Amino acid sequence: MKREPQRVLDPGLRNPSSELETELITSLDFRGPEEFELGKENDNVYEIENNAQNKPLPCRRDTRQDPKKIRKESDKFNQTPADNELNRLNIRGKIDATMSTSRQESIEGQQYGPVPQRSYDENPTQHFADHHSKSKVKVAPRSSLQFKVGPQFTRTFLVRPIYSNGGRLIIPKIEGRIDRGFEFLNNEWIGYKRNYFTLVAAFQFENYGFEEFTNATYHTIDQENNNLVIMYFALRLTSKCTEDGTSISLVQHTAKRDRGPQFEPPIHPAVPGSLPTHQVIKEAANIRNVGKIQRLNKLFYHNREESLTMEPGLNKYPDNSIFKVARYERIQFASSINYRKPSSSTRRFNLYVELIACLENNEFVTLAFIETPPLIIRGRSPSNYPNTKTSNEQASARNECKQAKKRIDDCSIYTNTAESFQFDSIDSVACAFMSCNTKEREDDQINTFNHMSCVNEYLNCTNSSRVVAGNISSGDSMTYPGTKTTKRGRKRKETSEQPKMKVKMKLNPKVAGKTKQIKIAHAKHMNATVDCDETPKDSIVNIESPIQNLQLDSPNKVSQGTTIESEPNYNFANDNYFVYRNKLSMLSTDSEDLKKDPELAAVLSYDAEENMAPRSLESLTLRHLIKNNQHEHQTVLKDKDCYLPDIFPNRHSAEDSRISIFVTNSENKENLNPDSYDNSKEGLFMEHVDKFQKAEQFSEIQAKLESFNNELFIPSSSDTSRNYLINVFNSSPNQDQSHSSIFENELYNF
DNA sequence: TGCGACACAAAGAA
DNA sequence: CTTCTTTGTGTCGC
Repeated sequence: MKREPQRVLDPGLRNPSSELETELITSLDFRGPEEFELGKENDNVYEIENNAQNKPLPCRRDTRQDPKKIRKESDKFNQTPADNELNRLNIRGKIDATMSTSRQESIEGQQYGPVPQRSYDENPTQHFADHHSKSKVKVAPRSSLQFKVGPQFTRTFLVRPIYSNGGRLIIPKIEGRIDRGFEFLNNEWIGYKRNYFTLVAAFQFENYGFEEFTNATYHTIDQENNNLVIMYFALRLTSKCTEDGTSISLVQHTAKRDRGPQFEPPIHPAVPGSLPTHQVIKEAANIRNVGKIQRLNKLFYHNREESLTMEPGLNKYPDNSIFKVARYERIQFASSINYRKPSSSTRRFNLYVELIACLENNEFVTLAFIETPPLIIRGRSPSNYPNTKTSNEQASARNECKQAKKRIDDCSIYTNTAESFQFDSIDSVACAFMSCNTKEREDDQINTFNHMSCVNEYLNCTNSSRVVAGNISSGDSMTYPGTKTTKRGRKRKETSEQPKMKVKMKLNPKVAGKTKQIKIAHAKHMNATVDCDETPKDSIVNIESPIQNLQLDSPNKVSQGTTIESEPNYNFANDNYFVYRNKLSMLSTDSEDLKKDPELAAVLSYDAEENMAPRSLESLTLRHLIKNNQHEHQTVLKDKDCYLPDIFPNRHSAEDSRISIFVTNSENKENLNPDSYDNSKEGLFMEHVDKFQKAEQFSEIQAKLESFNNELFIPSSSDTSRNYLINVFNSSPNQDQSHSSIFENELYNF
């Protein structure tokens, strides 16, 4: 199966450790046209196809052919019947000699245009071993098992004839393969709307070497038999609805996904080439090593320097890259597609790889195409994913939440075990503050603050309770309109409205008895190191970096990816301690203070040049605060459990950092005493207390908060911190277990 | 409801 | 081994 020419490697070379390397070495050894001779090498290709059809799998489309529809489809490809007749005969002799095509179909094809050959040849090789299970098995996102060969394309259908300048009829053959994103379940090819698929395509000309290709010019003809000069050939990926033939948009992402651009799969100007193996595509995904990329490019791109630019077959190609293989990675169906018909039956889609020609007027015309069998694209409905609740169960859970919330509102003492409930009143607290702050804020550069700090401050002021704090999800955190979207942050939806804020209480049953990753980002350049005791295996590691006290280091080098084993019923409420760490503050990066600090100014300048968001959270603020023992505005950390200074943007390691690590466990509660945290310098909130107290809702909210009888649980609502129940300590001194433990256990059972 | 946005976490790349 | 990247998919809220 493997396309592996017998070739002696340079004795200086080690044996290739992967098929990718083999292919790269092979590719380097090839010289010019030899690679494209339809001789030995490509015979192998045909051999593969012949083998592949020994066990054709059934396909619905086989039995549902509709000549009228097919005629219509062919019209769309600008079919000229006479051309097609001619070409089909050629193709049949050369390419499809071994394919099982009925004669009748062939005649129809000659008369009306190409009849898509619907006998999709399922390749009964190892690649398909995974496809025969009845239900989808969950595979890790980066697992190499995500790569699997998808449905086979049809043979090549000709739409227009191609002639060389010698008047010779050229027969193209398109190859395509789906390498990721589709599986064969219950006799159907299934893809997921949210997941990427990968497709590669290439074309060759029958009996036509690469040298011949480059030495010729080409033309096709229009309906009136006028010659149309072909400037260059290209490959294009498109999709249509199987049922009605409507065009379906595809989108391509970069590896950055949400943070990067989205675009339609581009048209790739291409010269003849052959398809790399599935294994090569698999191993070539996401490589970053420059040398590897360069070697790989030899597989995918035509090297112009190696051929004379004035060769007639090549000199009209555009200046940018010419592809030997069109590789489409990270393709998805547009999010707007309807995967159901109004009748609620499932729509199906076909993918097409078209060989197209760019004419002198810069228009593209389709010369030939290959097509997948009908594909089912599963939408985002949880029912399409294993281990998800049905909509009934979800509705029931929602109902449960509502009831829980009501019970909380009705009770002065908190006894519930709700999964999730909401404090509208705290919303109001935050909104009220927000409103005051927005009206009267003087510094437009202040763009973030944490409304939880309002709550904290309020509670601190009134002594009614102590909230260990929490943060709010980035989606809910305040970003004033006009805040720039930057490299560092995710794209933010533009809106003229103030985001609404909510504080949600949420217990995460997944936490109990599970492991958790600690994430520490950007740790560097701190002042002193103190080793803590070796971390026992069954203990909990908390990471603390109160502003004044970044001083401990772990011998275990905790870093992102460090996994903490918890006791079976342990809950991560102890991660409350993180909250103190999270109560770091930030400065407006335009503040005068910051500008006066040369070191920080340098970092800011770097960020500005790189169009990055001010790195206030990661480094500037903390550093500055430590240095000057002051700060202006509060914010929260998001997405990471711990941010520590990263003064310079180069790589760093935990060794460089001085991370405060506490080893504690559920009995070691004193470590979690909020009193151990000096928050006397937190925030400028106190300056705003007056405004805050003027807020309309204030007294109402105050009453509501007090009605909780100092047993207020306010968890963080950031997804990271959502896992941590935000507890009020000392509220239930006689309890063996913290409230959170009870919740956790009951939820887990639930 | 379906979708945009954000988040988590697990495996790959270096 | 550590650090950083990529990507399937869980989740919230509109």
